[in-house]
Amino acid sequence: MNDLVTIHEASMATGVSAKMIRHYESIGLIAAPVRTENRYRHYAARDLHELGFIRRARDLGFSIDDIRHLLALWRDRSRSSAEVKTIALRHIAALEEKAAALHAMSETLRHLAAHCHGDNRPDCPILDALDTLR
Amino acid sequence: MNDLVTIHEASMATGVSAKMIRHYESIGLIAAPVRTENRYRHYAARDLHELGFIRRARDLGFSIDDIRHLLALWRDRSRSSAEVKTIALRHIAALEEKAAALHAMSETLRHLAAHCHGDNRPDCPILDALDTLR
DNA sequence: ATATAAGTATCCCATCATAGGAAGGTCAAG
DNA sequence: CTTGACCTTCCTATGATGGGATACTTATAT
Repeated sequence: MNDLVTIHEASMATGVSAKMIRHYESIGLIAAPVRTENRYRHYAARDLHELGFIRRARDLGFSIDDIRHLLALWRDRSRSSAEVKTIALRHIAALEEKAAALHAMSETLRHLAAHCHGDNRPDCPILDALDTLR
Repeated sequence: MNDLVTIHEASMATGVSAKMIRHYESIGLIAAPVRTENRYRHYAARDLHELGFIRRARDLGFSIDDIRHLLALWRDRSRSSAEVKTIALRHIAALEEKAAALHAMSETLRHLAAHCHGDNRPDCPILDALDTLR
């Protein structure tokens, strides 16, 4: 059962950088791992599992605070799925809102760019719009 | 021609906070305005015009570096519109990429949430997915 | 005239998630 | 025994913005 790995190996195995693993420990997102007598951190399978969880949640855009919450629920076998779903739905709404805002900016610019010659002449609807948009 | 206004009035007129106006000056995005003998900044119509330009560009999601570039082109009456269009097209692509990434996260979560009861039972496809996504 | 409120100045600190780097310790292979 | 690949902690930076402290000036209201 000596499946303890160094921070570098944990990083390779989970896709979380060593820097971030230490950071997550410093902010209390993960527990401090065991240390060998030379003060090196060593991670067990369970730790790697948690780091994988965190990375996947980050990949889905969850904030560290959300992940803290999700991790607590994940560890709690008697949790209700309702709370998890609430967090997820709130996050979905936030993601969609941001995506829509970016898309709206993009569309505005796309229309302006469509009417910009993009040649050597100075006339430019894009700059004109920034001059007096709306 | 005494249409000089205080930083607060400039803020109200342009929608850029006084904090940010000072910040833009400190990073050299805008020129330092004239000061009265009490060291208060005073802005002329041309300054307000530039601040408005900056705010509109920010509203379209341009970075400060992009805006620095756009401002230089805007001030240059002999600029070519090609360069402006290049910046805009690059920005459009970046906006769309980010929007797509957010949307993809949202869709993944939406599918997971659709199969989550959201009741008092602990079973939760969302946590299961974070456990071993893909 | 004077007290109070509002505006201005500069400076420092915080956010959020992540990365870079310095300085020094430890270990394994050449 | 050196070299290089790790490890440690601590400090700094990012990008755009806001908050706050402290001190000064100006404008309003009693």
